[in-house]
Amino acid sequence: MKTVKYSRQRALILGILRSTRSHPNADWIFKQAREVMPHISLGTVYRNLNFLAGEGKIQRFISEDGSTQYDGDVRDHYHLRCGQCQIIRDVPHVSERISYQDIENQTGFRIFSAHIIFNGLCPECLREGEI
Amino acid sequence: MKTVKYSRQRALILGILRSTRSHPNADWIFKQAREVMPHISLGTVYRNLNFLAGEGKIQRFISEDGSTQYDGDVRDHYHLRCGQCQIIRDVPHVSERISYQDIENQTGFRIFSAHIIFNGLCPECLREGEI
DNA sequence: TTTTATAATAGTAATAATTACTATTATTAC
DNA sequence: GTAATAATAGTAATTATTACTATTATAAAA
Repeated sequence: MKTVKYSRQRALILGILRSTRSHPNADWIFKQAREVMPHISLGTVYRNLNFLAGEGKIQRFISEDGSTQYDGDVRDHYHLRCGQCQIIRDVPHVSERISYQDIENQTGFRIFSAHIIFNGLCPECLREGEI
Repeated sequence: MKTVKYSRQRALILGILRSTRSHPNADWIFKQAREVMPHISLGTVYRNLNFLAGEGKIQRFISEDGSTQYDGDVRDHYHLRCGQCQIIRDVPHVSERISYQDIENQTGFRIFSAHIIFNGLCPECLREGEI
């Protein structure tokens, strides 16, 4: 059977992602990793991000502008995106939830998860707009 | 002032997208367009898809597997994605809605729209799984 | 603690999707 | 019809991501 070997590189990448509340892309993570491990390669970053996402240790999602972003927080939570400055913020927890049951009955699908992004403007960009 | 010139190519692309209930990518649209207009270029397809999306005449979204997909239906509706066969289906209408107000109060964001994809298994793939 | 097997890496090349460029064509306004 | 220019076709360039390969590091066994 295949034995997983946890490399220092993999641990570093996971650590970087867990220590930020932003939702960075592969290149940002690569640059951060280089600060610690100057010879780490971009391919290693991609391979490990894909591996960790497959293991469920991180979340991967694709933002409205097409770039792939990673999130070290795997708890069920939704995202807010500002259409002006493109920042992605977490929605701490949604009080109401859409009932999967209704949609399952309506469509015959079995639903396991929902990926929800709210598009709008962040407080900072709203304030700028007022000036 | 800039006057928009509606080309036959743009009309064709919009027509193709409105005549399907699937959520195709640029290449599929390009191939369909070639059937009618053999010299249309892929660049023209991309340029017009971006233009039409900017005008709000079509919707662009990015699926879980990273590919960009287009939707000629711009009414507010959500999507179902099958994790097995990757098909994207529409959710005709959601009886409940998540209240934007709650999240706005909680976060200070102003929310204009929500992009919601439910991940699961379609009826066909569920049936196969039973065998 | 060596030894062994192989998963993972660094570095580079290849691929795929999308955008940029430019001379030519088609559309709109007059 | 003519003029002004937006849009096109075709191609080149860019960007993000994956594939390849010889070498290195890890985990398990001896």
